[in-house]
Amino acid sequence: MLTQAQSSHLVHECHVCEPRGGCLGMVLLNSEDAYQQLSHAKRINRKGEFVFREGEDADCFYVVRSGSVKSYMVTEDGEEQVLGFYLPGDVFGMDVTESQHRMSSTITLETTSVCRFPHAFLSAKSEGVNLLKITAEQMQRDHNLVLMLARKDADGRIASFLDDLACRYWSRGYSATSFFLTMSRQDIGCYLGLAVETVSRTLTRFQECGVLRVNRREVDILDHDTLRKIAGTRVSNVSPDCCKTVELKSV
Amino acid sequence: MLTQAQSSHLVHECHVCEPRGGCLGMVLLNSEDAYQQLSHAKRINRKGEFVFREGEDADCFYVVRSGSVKSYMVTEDGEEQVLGFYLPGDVFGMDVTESQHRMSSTITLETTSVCRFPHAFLSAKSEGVNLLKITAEQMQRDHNLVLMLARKDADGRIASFLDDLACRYWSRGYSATSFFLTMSRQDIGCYLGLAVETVSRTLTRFQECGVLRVNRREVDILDHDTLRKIAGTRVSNVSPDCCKTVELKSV
DNA sequence: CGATTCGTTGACATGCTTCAAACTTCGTGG
DNA sequence: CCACGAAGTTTGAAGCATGTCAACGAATCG
Repeated sequence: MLTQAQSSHLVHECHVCEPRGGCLGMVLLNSEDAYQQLSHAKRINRKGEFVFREGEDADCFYVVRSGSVKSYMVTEDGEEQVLGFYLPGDVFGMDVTESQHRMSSTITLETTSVCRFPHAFLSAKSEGVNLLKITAEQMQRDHNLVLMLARKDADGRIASFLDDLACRYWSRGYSATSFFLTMSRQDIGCYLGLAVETVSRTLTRFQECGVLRVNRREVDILDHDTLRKIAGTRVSNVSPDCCKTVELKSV
Repeated sequence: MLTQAQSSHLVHECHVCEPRGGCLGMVLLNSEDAYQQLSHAKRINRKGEFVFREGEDADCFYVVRSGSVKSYMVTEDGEEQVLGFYLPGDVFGMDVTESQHRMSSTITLETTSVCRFPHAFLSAKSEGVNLLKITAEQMQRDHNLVLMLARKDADGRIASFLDDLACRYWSRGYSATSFFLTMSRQDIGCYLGLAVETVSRTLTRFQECGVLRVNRREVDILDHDTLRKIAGTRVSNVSPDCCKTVELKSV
């Protein structure tokens, strides 16, 4: 298992966080003490395990160290609404109610290790500035999802979704053109407000158009330019220049 | 104008904030000094004026004192996406980018006065706990909107929208059964991801069913129970017991 | 190796958008 | 104060995208 390797070199373990603006542990925590405690707080989960459930007491938030998770809520009639997918380096578990309970559940999509950041460990200095930076990212995510759901058709949503994933993988040093989907079609549909069949059909159609190649959960983006055009409108700041290079590559 | 009356009694002016958990000025600011400065920071805007625009530098957030505002983003192709409506006591302007720029624009829907809360005035103590409480409300809002857009049809969205408004008016001491819409059909459609025509048609149909009476922007909810049923699933914590009394009234 | 979950494809129904037009309200300038 | 134009609202008709229902193939798991 990875546990052995991970517990040896603290600093090196944080390479996944660096592309996201430096290791959060170093940024948010002021004392070496706290950082030590933090390093012991990481957990490894197998696929399908809860990191936390809606309604539970919340005294921390998390960073994905490896693997991926999905955040979702369950409606009164048992329907699931996926709120987001989180990749290595992403912060999740920020959505806490006023009474410090979880607003949503988070479950692992594959074998995943996460880093716990107890609220109590936050240094006073970091709370104001940096906490806002983290919430900013979450709000931008939410706004982007709202924009997709309200204004885009199925093609636009799927294209946006894939483009977003590609950008996020790219920003972490992975390939932006070839990656695996860690979530099911069901999850994607739940996230984008589409039926599973629509997700499947749309992906097939994209493949027929030569925009991408898809086999089960394996995706290769062949024409990122066109994908972007289909995706249409993005929220201004959401994707900085991350995929501009990719765009140029395909020109 | 109201300016004269408003600048005289600081404490009494805050009655609009109290139903929302106490005047934010008293809660967030530690010094009397800061509170004095704050009181001078309120602004009155006429209908259709910007409180702030997307991309501007952000050094504060706001509370609606009277009137109402809408928050929205503009997509690359000029389309507008409304992100929320804010009533007296509501906090807005929390969605700030990492670089401290506005993520969205906010414009008044009627003659409106707002209270400025400069970030610099926040006391160190209040930043951690209370700031999170405020962001929690914002995130709950966002999640609820996502849920509506992803899972509900036009009827459900409109019903939810009206129910939400009714609850929020009720929590502020206004009638939950009779109120004015401060926003246009266009705005409602922009918010709920529906065409204006659909909004209009749905309202008309609700009236024909005897659920409500609507005349231009005047709304009377006749059968809140049925409205709730149509609205369907709500996010768990979003509406506490606020409208339970209303429910019972119509039983 | 069977059972179950996941993904794909087809046919059909329908809810919403789009386009078009009429009416009302409101603001502005004559 | 009235007239006019612009904006907001309502209603109808038609087209289409997406959901629903159903069936099948493929991969995964115990």
